[in-house]
Amino acid sequence: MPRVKCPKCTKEHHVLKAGFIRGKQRYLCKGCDYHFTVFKEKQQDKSSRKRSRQTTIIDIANAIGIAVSTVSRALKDHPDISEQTRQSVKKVAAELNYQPNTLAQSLSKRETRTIGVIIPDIETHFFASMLTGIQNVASEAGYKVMISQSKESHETEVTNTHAFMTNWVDGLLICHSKETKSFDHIKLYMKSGIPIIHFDRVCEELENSKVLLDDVDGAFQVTEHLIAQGCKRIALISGPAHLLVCKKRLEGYQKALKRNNIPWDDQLICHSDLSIDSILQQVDGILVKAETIDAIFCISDIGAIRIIVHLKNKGIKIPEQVCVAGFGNEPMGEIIEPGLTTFNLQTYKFGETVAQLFFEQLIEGTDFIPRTKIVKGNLIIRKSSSRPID
Amino acid sequence: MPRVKCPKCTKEHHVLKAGFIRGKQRYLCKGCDYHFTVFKEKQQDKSSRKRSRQTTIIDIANAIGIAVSTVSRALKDHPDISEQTRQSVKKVAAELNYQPNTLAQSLSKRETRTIGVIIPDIETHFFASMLTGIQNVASEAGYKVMISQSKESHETEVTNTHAFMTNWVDGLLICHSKETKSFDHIKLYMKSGIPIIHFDRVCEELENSKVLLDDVDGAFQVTEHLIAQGCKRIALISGPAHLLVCKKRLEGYQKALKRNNIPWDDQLICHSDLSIDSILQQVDGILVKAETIDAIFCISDIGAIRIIVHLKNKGIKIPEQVCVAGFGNEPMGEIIEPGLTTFNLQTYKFGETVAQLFFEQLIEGTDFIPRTKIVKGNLIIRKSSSRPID
DNA sequence: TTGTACGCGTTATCAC
DNA sequence: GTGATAACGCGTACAA
Repeated sequence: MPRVKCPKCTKEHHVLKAGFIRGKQRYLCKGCDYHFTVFKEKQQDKSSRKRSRQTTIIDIANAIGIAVSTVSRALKDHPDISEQTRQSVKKVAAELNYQPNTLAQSLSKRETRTIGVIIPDIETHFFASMLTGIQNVASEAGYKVMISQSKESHETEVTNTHAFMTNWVDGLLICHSKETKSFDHIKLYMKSGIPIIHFDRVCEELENSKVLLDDVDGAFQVTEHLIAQGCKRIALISGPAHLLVCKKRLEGYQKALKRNNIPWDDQLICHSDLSIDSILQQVDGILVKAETIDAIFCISDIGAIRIIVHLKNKGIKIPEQVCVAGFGNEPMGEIIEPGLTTFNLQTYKFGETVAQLFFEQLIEGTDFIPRTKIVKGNLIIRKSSSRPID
Repeated sequence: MPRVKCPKCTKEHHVLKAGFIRGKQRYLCKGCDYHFTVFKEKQQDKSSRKRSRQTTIIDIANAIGIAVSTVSRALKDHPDISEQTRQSVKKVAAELNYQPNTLAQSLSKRETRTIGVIIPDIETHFFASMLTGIQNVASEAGYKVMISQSKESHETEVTNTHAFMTNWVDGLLICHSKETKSFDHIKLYMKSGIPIIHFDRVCEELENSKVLLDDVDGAFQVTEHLIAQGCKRIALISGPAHLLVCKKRLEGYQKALKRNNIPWDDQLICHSDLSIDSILQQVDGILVKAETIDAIFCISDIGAIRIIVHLKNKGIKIPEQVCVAGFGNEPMGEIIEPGLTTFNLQTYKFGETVAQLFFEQLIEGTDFIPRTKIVKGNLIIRKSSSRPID
């Protein structure tokens, strides 16, 4: 009961709320049947910048003259509520253009139905595309997706992680920045009870669920294909050595060499920082160091594409002199000439898988078992590695 | 005062809250100096799926033995609080790993410090890139960004708009889907008091703030350049006629023709739906209808790039037989051969401008004056339109 | 300087 | 079936 005294009979225990008038609470004294509003002016102008008042379930309740709890139940089709009240509540709700307040719902239910996604860079087609997969699965389940990009900075990754957690996301899907070597920011929230899924660039030491690309097999297939074209000295342009992805792709490369009895040469392995400059620098280096190379396998399509341009500018013929292959099937690879041989990653499906794994863990509850999924890909052979049959 | 009776003296008005014991509220009866907790067991297991309990300011208050309001003020460096309490509060907060609950803050302050962005497609480089601009400006101001893509569907655009509003975003930045012709979903929220900024594909009938690309001048520059190369029959591959962007670019095209006294030919104007298939279909159509064309100006880079590939497959020489130009400076245009002449849009700056306009309106409050900003671009000339000097 | 009490909008748990 | 009311976590006007 509101702490309001009736200005007529001055009694407090007879006063009832009775709707809103011009944004102010209107009261009714049961004892003397006297309608009034509170007189004290709350400064309304100060909140002019803020959102104008939305209609709430309280408004609906007051309008009809029933309790808020009834309104709440009626709106969500609770079986206890009679058909009649349900109808009238919904009618009034529509009339007043009622929009439920998600914030209040989240606070009360202790869940936001929001999942946070952290990716290194949204401008990379791979991430943009997989986001679509995530969003589709999420929105089908009635979940929203918040996206943030670390721009490959460990610091922003950490900041974003905290931001998501203070915003009570119901789950975190993360692909670490290439700088990231410490995982304290993840460990901190491991016991928060929400599912944390790593994808692509994962962390080995953490016992979380993971979704991985088919890195080993992909690199294996690409290398095998290059060997099949007659290449024997295949340079590998990789990324930072500490990244698991790089290790895996190196592993696939190595596996293919072994299987085909091609001798291993340390000189052929280059570690870039995945930036274009660094990649081209490595290429130039290898052209000097080991000029007899007959193929370049770059761990990223974007790199491979720039390598093609670079080699063409140098007058090196592709694929006659040097075959080039990438990884990831970026759309550009289809446009460039010669077309880039690459490994297609099914980005959309990858995103879907990540989201699905999240929901699986959500259903299993706090005691889910972390597991790893791998999304298969397929080799795409284009001209950059298709040597004319002798 | 809690509605709890002391189990000893059975009086209600002497009971005070006195800290937490194992997650339960502990009470103290002032009258008989008797400590107790409420006995009824709340089932704790049911919420196992939900987020585990975070430490709140109440916990801090109880730990130190001060009021929550003091804690609240101490944490946000309110000048009223003594240095000593401030210190101890912050110390305990750190010890308990306190994270403020953004939800509760938002609910209480009636602002979420979140801005919603709706774009047609995140996989388009233009949008991905401008998002970075938006996010940088936003995060600098302490705002989060929520992104959703309509995937060019009017229906999802409407759904997403509602979702953002029920989530109480503090602002809405929107680029409409190409399907969108009705703007009721925007009008509905025009009086909600939050700034709504349109960008790129805007709506003429709405009196909102807008950020536009330099469409007229851009198309003018491109067309002028083509004319300078000696082209006289320039085909324009445009998008849906109802889109303002298309109208504007057509206007620029027209302006350039007029200035150079080149006769207008309706046959040269094609409206696609901006999909690749539709664009190439229009190109084929025009090659038949008006085979004498000497240039193609496609309103989108992605289209122009596919046109280049298409023409090359047909054995048409670029730029000798037909010059090609695009609009937008997508990264691919630099890679393709011949390099694509295009109009650079400064996507990053564009995003920044959109976000800045939002903040300007936020500061101005409810009675801001809608205004329009235009972000300039610049012509980039590449081989696809560089005819050898006769 | 610090504490009390209420509002924010909704859900859940009682009691009737 | 429906109503009253306590959470949910935080901010704050007002009281002390």
